Amino acid sequence: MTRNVPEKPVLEGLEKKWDARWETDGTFRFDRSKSREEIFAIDTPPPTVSGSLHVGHVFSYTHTDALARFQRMSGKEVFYPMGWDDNGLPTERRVQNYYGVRGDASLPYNPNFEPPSEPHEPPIEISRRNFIELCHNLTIEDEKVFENLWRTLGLSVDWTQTYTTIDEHCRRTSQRMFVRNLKRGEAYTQEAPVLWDVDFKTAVAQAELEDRERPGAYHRISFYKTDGTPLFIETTRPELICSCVAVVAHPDDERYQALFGTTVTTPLFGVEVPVVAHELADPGKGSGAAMICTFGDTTDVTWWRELDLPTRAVIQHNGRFQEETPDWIDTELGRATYAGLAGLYPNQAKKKMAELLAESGDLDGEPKSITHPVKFYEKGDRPLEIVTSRQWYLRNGGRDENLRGELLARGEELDWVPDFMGVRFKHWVDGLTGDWLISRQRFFGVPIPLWYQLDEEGLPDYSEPILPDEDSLPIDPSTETPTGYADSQRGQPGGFAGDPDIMDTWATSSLTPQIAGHWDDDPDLFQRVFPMDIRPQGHDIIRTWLFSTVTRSHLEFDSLPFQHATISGWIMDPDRKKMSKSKGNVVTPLSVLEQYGSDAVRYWAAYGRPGSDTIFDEGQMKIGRRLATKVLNASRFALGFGEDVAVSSITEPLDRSMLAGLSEVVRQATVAFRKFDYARALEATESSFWAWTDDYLELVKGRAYGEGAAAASAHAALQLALSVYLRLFAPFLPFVTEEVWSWWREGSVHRSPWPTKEEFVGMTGDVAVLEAASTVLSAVRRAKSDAKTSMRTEVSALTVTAPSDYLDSVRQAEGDLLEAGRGSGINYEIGEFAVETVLAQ
RNA sequence: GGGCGUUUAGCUCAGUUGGCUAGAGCACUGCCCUUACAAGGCAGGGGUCGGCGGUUCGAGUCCGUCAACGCCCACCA
Repeated sequence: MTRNVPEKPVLEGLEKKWDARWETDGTFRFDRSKSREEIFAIDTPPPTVSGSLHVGHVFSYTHTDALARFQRMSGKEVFYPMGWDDNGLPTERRVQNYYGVRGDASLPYNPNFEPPSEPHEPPIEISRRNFIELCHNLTIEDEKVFENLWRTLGLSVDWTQTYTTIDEHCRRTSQRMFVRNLKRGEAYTQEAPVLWDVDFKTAVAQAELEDRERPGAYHRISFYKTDGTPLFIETTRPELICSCVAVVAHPDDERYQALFGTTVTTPLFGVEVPVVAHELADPGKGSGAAMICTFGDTTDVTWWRELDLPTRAVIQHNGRFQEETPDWIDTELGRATYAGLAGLYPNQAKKKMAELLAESGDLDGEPKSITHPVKFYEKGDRPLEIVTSRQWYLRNGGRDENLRGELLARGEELDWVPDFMGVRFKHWVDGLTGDWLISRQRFFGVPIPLWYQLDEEGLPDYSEPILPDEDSLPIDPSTETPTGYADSQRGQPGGFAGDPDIMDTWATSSLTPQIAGHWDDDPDLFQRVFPMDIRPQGHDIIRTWLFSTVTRSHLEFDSLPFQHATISGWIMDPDRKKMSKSKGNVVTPLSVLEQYGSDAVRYWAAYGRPGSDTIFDEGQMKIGRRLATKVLNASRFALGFGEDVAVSSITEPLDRSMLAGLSEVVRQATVAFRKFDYARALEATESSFWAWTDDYLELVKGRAYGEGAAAASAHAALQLALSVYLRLFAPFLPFVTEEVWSWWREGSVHRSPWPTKEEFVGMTGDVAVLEAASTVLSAVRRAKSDAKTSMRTEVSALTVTAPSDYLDSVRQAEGDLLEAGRGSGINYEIGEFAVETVLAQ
């Protein structure tokens, strides 16, 4: 092929040029005719589209892309899909704020609804379906922006393999899998206390909790024994005294032995409650006796369940105390006290109760301020309450030791990169306290595909839900009618009701291998890509995405969903070290990509080791840009000598020495990539490349400009080395390598074979030659640098003193060395290593 | 309270089973327009490898312990 080397190559514009070209050529199109063994399948994380992508995304997706490109060049057909996670609360929140609307599952669908152009105040109440339509409209726009960013970054995704987690295919897959879980008894419904977010008005799962340190206060309060003497308990939640169902102490606690089996009376309400014993009561906390409420915290739930206590809940789903006085409060004082609490939020009721207790003399001393961890929904703003409600659960080992053991074994079976991330999985599974709560009282998600028969009084029968045909999925039970019923029977006694809930977003995300691999509608494709090769993801979602995916796959296929989990670290903002918060300019990925170029940003990202957190460092991007520029310039030199020369011309010892070293670099990079250690592969390649340009190119320059066999050897060696370097860099710097490749090669560098040692057979020599020549050259340069003179200064005498085999190495590169150093001859002396340079005046 | 990770030059980081005077880049200093490259090149200075104590002929590397930072988990009375 004729070489077409530009006079002044530049990096600008390469992203657009090559993205368009790769798209028209279908360079990264997945060839589904390949067998499972020939395929490398990636379970790409679907980014949440309602947020914005940040540099952390750029960071981790670059790692995966480098692995994908390596595998592709190594001969694998890479299955690299892209999904958009638009299902769930973040999108709902965005839509609520964007249009000023609220979803209400009880409202009918309005096909003529037009969203307001400005956020409406107060928010307009609309049906679930209308709300979902707005979610769709908004996310489509977000997805375009995301795809544009990924294309600019150069992800070698097959853009025909995309999905969104709310699309029909995902809903069908998710519902079908749920129905199968249900039929196998892995999903079940139960009315029980759940952690409840009072703002979002939904139940949340254990995996979505986080503890936050909050101020609180211990209130020391008197309860009354039958003889009228006080029994002190301490609580941070005095407002729940009205929900008290018992007082508990440790069974071995000497102080309370006589009280077990008796009753005490609550202050201000006069409700009689038993004194019970349980190991979880801590004799060291407070007075050693605690009140059990339904429900103040998760320990209350444990006590309530294990001690078979009654339920006396007052906090409603909206977070407020119920209006009517509960029937278990039957004293006049109690009714009066409750009237003061009705309709309040817990924090208001707490203040009120503290005042009342102080007035009545039931509060002993002042409340003691403390700071304690309180459970929050990770996306929520107020502490979670515990309310009783009917929910759907999926078995995940939290209540079944056998299943727990099986899932722990899956964690062992999985290859974790880096290794230590596996313990996070283990700890999470070990610490599960219940099954996976998958129903959410929200809107923009996959509906739970069930209906319930209504009895004569219109109450649903949850024991035998009406299941849809698998062929009819996806369905929305709030608008569709089950077989055998007329729509007019909806909500009528003797009729039916649709389940109003949706599934947890992870219930769908946990199926990404099934979704991307089209388990549901393309079994041929699925068997070619499943189980997938790698699952790249952050360590923060091991307990959610990774664990739930392993669980679903275990239940459905009795296998791992992927073989390797490649865990990426986080990007740390340098501002976190409070260096300069003043800047104020938020770093958006696109602006960084435009400023430094995608190759440069990828270079920075690729130095982040698997699993380790990395500081956002524009300095590294500058170096990446310099490297990309260097690739252009060095390539221009290497290709500046006319047509291709046969590699059999490589005869000069220096050239063969260089290739021997490069062969070793190829080996190191390949080994590193096979272990998913892209960073080490880049490091090996980069340091070799800089030495190549700094030393080899300088040494060979004079000879290359000449003619004859010695020049031909240089030309052939340069061209082989360049070909190898471009391919080694291709996973990291896809744009500049493709650009240079196009100057002199057909096809894409990204579909060319990964270099192997076979390419060097018969063309390598002794690595010591180039090493020795570089060392001597460096010494000559130092002499000129010390003399503060130009590198073009002639050397009048050069003496190299070294062991004899070292001198042999130098001799083999003598001609190149003299040209590069501007000398006329070398004196060789055997002895301790030294280079003596006499410069011409 | 339990666990995981990190701690190496001013900064960002390598250092793979313990083995030469501990490395890279940035920053810093000096020099050089050398026909691939001045948004460059060449050369140079700079570290008692978080502290303490062990094992060993030899420890940045192994063991113990402490500390700081980050993250995860934990029954919030």
